[in-house]
Amino acid sequence: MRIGELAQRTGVSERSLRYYEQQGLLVSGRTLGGHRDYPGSAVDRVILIQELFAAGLHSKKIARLLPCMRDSDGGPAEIATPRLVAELTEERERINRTIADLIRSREVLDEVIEAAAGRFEATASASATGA
Amino acid sequence: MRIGELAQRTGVSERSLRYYEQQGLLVSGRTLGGHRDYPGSAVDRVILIQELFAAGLHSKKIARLLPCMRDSDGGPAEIATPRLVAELTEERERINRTIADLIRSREVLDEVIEAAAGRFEATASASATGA
DNA sequence: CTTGAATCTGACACTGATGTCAACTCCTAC
DNA sequence: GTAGGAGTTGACATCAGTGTCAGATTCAAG
Repeated sequence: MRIGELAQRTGVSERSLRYYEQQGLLVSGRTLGGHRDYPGSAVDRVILIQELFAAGLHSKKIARLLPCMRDSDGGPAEIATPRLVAELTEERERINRTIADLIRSREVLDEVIEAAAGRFEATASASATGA
Repeated sequence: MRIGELAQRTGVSERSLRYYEQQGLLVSGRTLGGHRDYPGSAVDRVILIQELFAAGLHSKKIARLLPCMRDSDGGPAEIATPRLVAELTEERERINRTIADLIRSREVLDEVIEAAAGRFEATASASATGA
């Protein structure tokens, strides 16, 4: 498929897809005229990349991680080097800290939301009773 | 306390503390000479701000959120407006999505880490047996 | 006082993924 | 073939929090 279709199917902009390729995260064939041509597996790949970006990994680390994945492109998965494993373990800990932080922040939001909900309930109640 | 001590106790740079004040997230008294003077409660406040930043909230939203919290400065907590509640609910959903995404990404990392661990175990085992 | 550490303000740089625009080229349906 | 939509590269902008530097001022201790 071409870049427009991949963008549409993944929800990722064409700009970003070209950026991923530039960063070595995504490989594409080319037509005779130079247009990118992606295999169907690119959809999953792009979604995975987005997830890893959202998890706070930088492109360089993702570029080193992807070849070590099973179904990256059907080829044999490389084995992560000890250095990479150490970094990924660190990322893993960071992700754990981030999750814990997100849960705390969510509780903070819930407090404020529920306090307001209680107040509005009271207001609605007062209005309902004609007060 | 002064800014240096607050920075040390929170692990947040002085630069960031001044930025927080500029964004209306943090209030400080001033000495006669103009130096910032923080109450002890500023420590918790700064940590809270950092958590909310880490959760992906922007300073403007945090600035509107903070007055609605119970122990923000000991003063009475304001009630969040419906508009703010709607925004915070949206943030809450975003946080939930982010958590789900982080868990997925963590699983990806685990796969790669464990695959390598298995291989190294095999290698270590082979080494141990003198192979 | 004086001296050195701490703080002040203001300005500019950076990061890293993404948006956007320009000028050009390719592809496809007529 | 040709028109117009889609794709190409390259460059510059953006965001938002933070780093960093310069030059001036304040604080605290001798």
